[in-house]
Amino acid sequence: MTASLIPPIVDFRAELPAAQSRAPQSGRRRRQTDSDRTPTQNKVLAALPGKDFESVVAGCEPVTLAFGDILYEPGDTMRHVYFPCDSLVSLLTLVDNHLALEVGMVGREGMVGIPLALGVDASPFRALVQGAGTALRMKAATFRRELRHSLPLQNAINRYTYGLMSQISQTAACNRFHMVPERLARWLLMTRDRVGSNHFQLTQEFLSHMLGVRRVGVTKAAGQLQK
Amino acid sequence: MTASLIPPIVDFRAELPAAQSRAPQSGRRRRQTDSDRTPTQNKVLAALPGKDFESVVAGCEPVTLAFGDILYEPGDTMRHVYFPCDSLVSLLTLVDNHLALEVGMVGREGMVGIPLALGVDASPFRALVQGAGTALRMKAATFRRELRHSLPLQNAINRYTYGLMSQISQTAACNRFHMVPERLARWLLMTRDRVGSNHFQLTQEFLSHMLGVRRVGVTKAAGQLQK
DNA sequence: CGGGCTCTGTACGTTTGCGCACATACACCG
DNA sequence: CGGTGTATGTGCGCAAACGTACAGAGCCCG
Repeated sequence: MTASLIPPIVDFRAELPAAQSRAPQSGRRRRQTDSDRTPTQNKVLAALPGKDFESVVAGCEPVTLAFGDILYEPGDTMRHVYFPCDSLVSLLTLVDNHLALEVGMVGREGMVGIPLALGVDASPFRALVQGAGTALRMKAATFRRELRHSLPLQNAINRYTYGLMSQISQTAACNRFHMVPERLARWLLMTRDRVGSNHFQLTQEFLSHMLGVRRVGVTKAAGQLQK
Repeated sequence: MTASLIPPIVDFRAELPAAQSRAPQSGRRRRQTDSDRTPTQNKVLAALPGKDFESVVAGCEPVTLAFGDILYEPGDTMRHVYFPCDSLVSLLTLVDNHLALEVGMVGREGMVGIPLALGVDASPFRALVQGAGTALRMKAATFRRELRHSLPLQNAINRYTYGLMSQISQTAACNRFHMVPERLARWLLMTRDRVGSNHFQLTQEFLSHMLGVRRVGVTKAAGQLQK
């Protein structure tokens, strides 16, 4: 086995199997058929009517997220929310203070910092930037004010909260019932859907932390997926 | 091994080990030090100020939930929300349409039907009555109206939604990293906390479905917990 | 060019849990 | 009283994943 399925820069265009683990958030369009008023690919924001959209975006500042950045640790007070534009953020829960498991992924279809919308400051997760890119960032206080004043924003966030809960639950069940190769495939598909590209950086070490398995397990699973 | 840890009617008073898997929702009082205005032990409702409380409770009807009742199936349109008083409801996600895994438990500290508060009708879970008892039930339309009119209710529900998300995530991580005996112990502790009693009905078969393991696995784990 | 570093592939023995089959215990009922 | 059904305990072989250790591949840099 010389050519790896998952080198640091991946192209797995060809060998995507018929996804058996349904990706809960899929079934959406990933193309850049966004509204054209402002350079924002974030779907939550894009769904807002003009007036609310302007107001919310005005309260944001664009930021660049680098691979490996940690936006929150569990227990941290969240000072911002993030609307990913072309970045990708993983939500991890920690157990025993060192083992981590990815429970959710947030791409341009969502927002990082949902608890702030629920009136809670403390993050339950670690939020780790898994795909470098841009995002719109908004201060917590500003966000709360915008949320109070914009019913469409409330609705959009609520909708997304529901989706995130479903995703977390699905992931949990998937982790319990599926084998490592299937989980790996699911992860790759979900990631591709969110970054809209077949190329993204990752290492087996990184993947093993996301899936909660040994690095070696990823190696073998990747081999099996090659078929 | 003659005396089982988990006969149909359980009393595991004595042998609770120092809980290593923290139960996310614990740290609350389970005593019936409720407000005395109306016979409602539900904590979400109990947290409301008098005016809102009266209004919400007025929109509810008391119902009795029997062990095994299914409140929703995944995909069902949710017609009611439930505020458990002394009942206990499990939230299960289904995978491949027959395997089920418990991702959350709702007792008197919460509400069943959170998605309705998020503006979504379809249930992502199966909601299964796991502890018989009473609950206050409210029609979906009524609930939405009450929610619109009561900021305290919104806040309480939001708070609980956060807690439920945390719980689901913790459960997911626990399922991944802990062995069956530890998961069993965690489950027993969480259940006890929610029903406020050391006695509750269950079978190994039932437990195996909650934990997503074989029935025999539960037998062995129970044996090990006996020490 | 030769070290150090990271990432990847392979191997070995052990543990956990699965699938299955079967034996026992107990309750209910005609 | 014997039959049927449900719940529980046990045994055996197997597959998946774990912990650990180590060897090659590629890269950066002095």
